[in-house]
Amino acid sequence: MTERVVPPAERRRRRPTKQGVVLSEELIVATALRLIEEHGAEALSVRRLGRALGADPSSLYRYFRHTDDLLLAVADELIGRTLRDWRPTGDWRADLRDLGLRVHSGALGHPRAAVLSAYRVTGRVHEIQAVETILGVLRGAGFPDPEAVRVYHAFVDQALAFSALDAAGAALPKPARDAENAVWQATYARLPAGTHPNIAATARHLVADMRHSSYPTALEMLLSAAEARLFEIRGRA
Amino acid sequence: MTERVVPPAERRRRRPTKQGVVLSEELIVATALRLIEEHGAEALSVRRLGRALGADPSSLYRYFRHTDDLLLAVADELIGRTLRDWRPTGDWRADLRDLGLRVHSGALGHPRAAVLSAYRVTGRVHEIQAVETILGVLRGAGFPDPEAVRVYHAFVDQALAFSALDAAGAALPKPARDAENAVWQATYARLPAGTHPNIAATARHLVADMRHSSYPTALEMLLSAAEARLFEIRGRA
DNA sequence: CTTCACAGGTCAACGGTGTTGTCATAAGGT
DNA sequence: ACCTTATGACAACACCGTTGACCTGTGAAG
Repeated sequence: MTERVVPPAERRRRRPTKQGVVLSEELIVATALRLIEEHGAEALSVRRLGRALGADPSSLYRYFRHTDDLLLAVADELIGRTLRDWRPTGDWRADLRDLGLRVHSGALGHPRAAVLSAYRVTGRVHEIQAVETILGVLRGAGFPDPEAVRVYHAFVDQALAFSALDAAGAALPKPARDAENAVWQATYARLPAGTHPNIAATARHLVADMRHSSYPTALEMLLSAAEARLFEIRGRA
Repeated sequence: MTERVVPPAERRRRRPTKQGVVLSEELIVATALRLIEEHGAEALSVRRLGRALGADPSSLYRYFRHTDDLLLAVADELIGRTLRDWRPTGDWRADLRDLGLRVHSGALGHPRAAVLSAYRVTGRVHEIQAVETILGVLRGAGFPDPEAVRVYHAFVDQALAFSALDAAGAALPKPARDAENAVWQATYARLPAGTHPNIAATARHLVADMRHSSYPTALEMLLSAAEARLFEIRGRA
């Protein structure tokens, strides 16, 4: 085997598969995404994807060097869909809040694909655009470059990490999800004050609070800390 | 096949394998951990574990219903090891920092088990103890109950979410991990200032910063925000 | 002691996975 | 109409988790 993957720009021969489908990177990614949403992340395999496309599994290796490449393309498509129509307002804190919440709720909308892709650095167009945008917001706000990068990194990783965490929860089968919720009522809310004074004292708040994602709180805290740091920097200048 | 897994308490027959090894839940978990440590996360498969133990792979199904069960047992062992010798110092911020970093580095040491277990609420002893401890630290610091619960939730989820995120990165097969690192040098560091001014301006910092986990930064920011909130509350009192 | 139920180790098989080397063919430029 | 070659198809490899049937040694009961 020589070189198998041909860059999209040079693809011209549009030869259909035996079942009459004309393959393309876009079609493959879209089908993979559909497969994940409909049958779960574990339903995505080269062979199943080939079957869903009406093509031999090995054909996919003409478009992606290996499964990992394909997953990165899927992840990037997700980023693109999430940020497609976002525009900055000029208020850096509001902008970052909005971006973070968008990513988070986008992930909850496609939980299984989100879990799969939140971990990866794709280096593809949509991701690059997101990086450029966020760095622009921070530098525009007055963060010096090293600080802007540090805050960028924490902000992005926090958004991705919470997205994956909450998406994984949302992707659980319903009975399992109910069971997890019940643990707080059935186990924690019933611990005696003698052995577990702090849980007993806060049980009421725990039961109420643990139902929701803590991402909004964590995001707000990160933004507050960033703002405090910004004041500090301005004060020194 | 009737019921395959017998609860440990009822195990009495200590029949050695063909190669003379006497199996036990403890031995299997310990060997699995060793395998992960020595040959990387991807080296853990039922078949390889069987080989390492000197037993037929199918023997393991007498002790664990499936691979997930085994990994949870490994994870539980990990939690135990992580919190075994931790003691509070009385300085709430230092205590929370230490706890967060411990959980995080514990997860990095055993990425595959960590990824699996970070998402689940177990309601088991170790978890309950951790909840009680952290709430105690926060209430002792002077956070009123609702605030203590909110900060607790954000703190714990952040620790788990970043642990899962970074553990997933560490669990990638080596070539994929190298590829991710290379993206920052090969792609981001070479974008022209014309189209991507913010990336171009900070490329040097990006390449340096993205190699490391952002959890320490994010954790510190969360603690700073919590402390600021605490001052605010005290000032009002 | 001997007996004997059965826990638990083994074997073989099933259906799945990613990946690759080789081959066949139709598309597109000439 | 021809020729090149991109690209799809096929078959094979080495792995994976899991299961049902089988066999054997253990440990307790008589």
